[in-house]
Amino acid sequence: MQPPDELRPDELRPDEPRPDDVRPDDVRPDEDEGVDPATLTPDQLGRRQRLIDAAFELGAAGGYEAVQMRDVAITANVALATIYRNFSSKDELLAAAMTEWTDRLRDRVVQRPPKGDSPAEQMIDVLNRACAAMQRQPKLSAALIRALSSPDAGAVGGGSSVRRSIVSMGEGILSQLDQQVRVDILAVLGHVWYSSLISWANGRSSFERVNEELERACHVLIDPYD
Amino acid sequence: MQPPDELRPDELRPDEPRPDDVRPDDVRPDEDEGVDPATLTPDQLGRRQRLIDAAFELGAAGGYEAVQMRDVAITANVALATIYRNFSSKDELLAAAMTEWTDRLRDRVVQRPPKGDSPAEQMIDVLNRACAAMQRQPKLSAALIRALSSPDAGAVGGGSSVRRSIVSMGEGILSQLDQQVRVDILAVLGHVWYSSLISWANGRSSFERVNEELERACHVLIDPYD
DNA sequence: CGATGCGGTAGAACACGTTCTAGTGTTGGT
DNA sequence: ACCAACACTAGAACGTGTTCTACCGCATCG
Repeated sequence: MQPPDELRPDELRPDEPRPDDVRPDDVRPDEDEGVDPATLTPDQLGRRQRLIDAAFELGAAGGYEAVQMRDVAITANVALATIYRNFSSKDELLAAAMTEWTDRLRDRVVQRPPKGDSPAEQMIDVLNRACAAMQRQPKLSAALIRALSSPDAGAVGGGSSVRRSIVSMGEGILSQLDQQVRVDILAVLGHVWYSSLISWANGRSSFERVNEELERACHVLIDPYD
Repeated sequence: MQPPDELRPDELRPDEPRPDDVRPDDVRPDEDEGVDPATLTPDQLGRRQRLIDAAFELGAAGGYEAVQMRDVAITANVALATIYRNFSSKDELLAAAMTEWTDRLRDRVVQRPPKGDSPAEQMIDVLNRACAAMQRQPKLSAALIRALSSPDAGAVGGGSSVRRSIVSMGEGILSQLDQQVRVDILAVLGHVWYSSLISWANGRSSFERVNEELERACHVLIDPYD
């Protein structure tokens, strides 16, 4: 009943629980989620992590609708009501999973230097690699993205975490550009990324389509400034 | 029980039922919606329109969650199951409403010449006007946008209808640009528009924020080509 | 030690989108 | 005129996210 490691997203491992000091500064810590993770007993942290792991497991196997709260409870060996003590909704649970996933993904993507001759090409390379990682767990990725685009207040944290990841992936590549232009370009790219992925997660476009849209956006945005 | 006109979105009136020949060419007509509107009896067309009107009315008053299917049925004087004969889901019903709204809005926005000295300024003006129209019925707009971003297959038609509207609003303004660049810019703008509005509809950002994002995108996209 | 409160558990209950059942016109073909 | 098909209706039923009730164990405080 313990979430087996082979079901973890991609090759991401639950090694270091990651200290809580990486909290984004644009969300009030108290409203980010139902509970402040810093003040939990080890027992509670364990339950919380089991819940996120269960979400990964079920989402990877069957996508968003397979992440059913009753099943999450069973998989995590926890009562249904306990989920709602840790996460205010299904979407917040998935958003927490998304945050974990994104942080790891970004770390891995950033540490390898992007290939490509122009900034646009390098940016495309980085985004393609991120897309490729999602493509390896399509059902899970779709489920997480769907949660991110939910109206649920709890998903806000996940959204800004993703945004930060894009910015931090792009900042190195576009460092030669004017500060303001760089910020603007990355913001627009974030929108294209978000919009394309939502269309994909909702089954309205293919992954190639997502890549095309991102490529197009990188060229039309970056080339004239380069 | 008839949906009163003062509850219609903005100043849009249910005058001409609009011929069906405006169907987008990127959706298979038979999967667009449950029923082909061309082959309906007047009775059926009336019911269909009453349903859309009920969605407008309830959505304008209370947003997405206030558009409850049982209430739609009551408001439109129709049995619950009848809704599902016309629309495959709540989101498809709202998407149909969105299509109606968007088409009218686009017509009104396009017919007034945009003010502004540069293409970017003119584009911003057009988008601002569209935003302002939505702001006049915020709950309704949020409900419609939320339906558009739903995973429901039926909402696809609404999405492409909105995309077409943006393109047709922008094509005149950017006519001096290279064809390919214009297409790319409008596609990227469509993403920014979609992404920003979803964030707004989900309560994650204000309307000013939407305007800022669009403005930023217009400048960073259009100015270097102008 | 006993009280108190908190977080957990099992499971019923609830809300709302969706589907199903059964019955009732209405219509169009023969 | 009759029959078959079909759209509609009323209402029950179902699925899943969320909440509620009742209870239990355990730690902390007096």
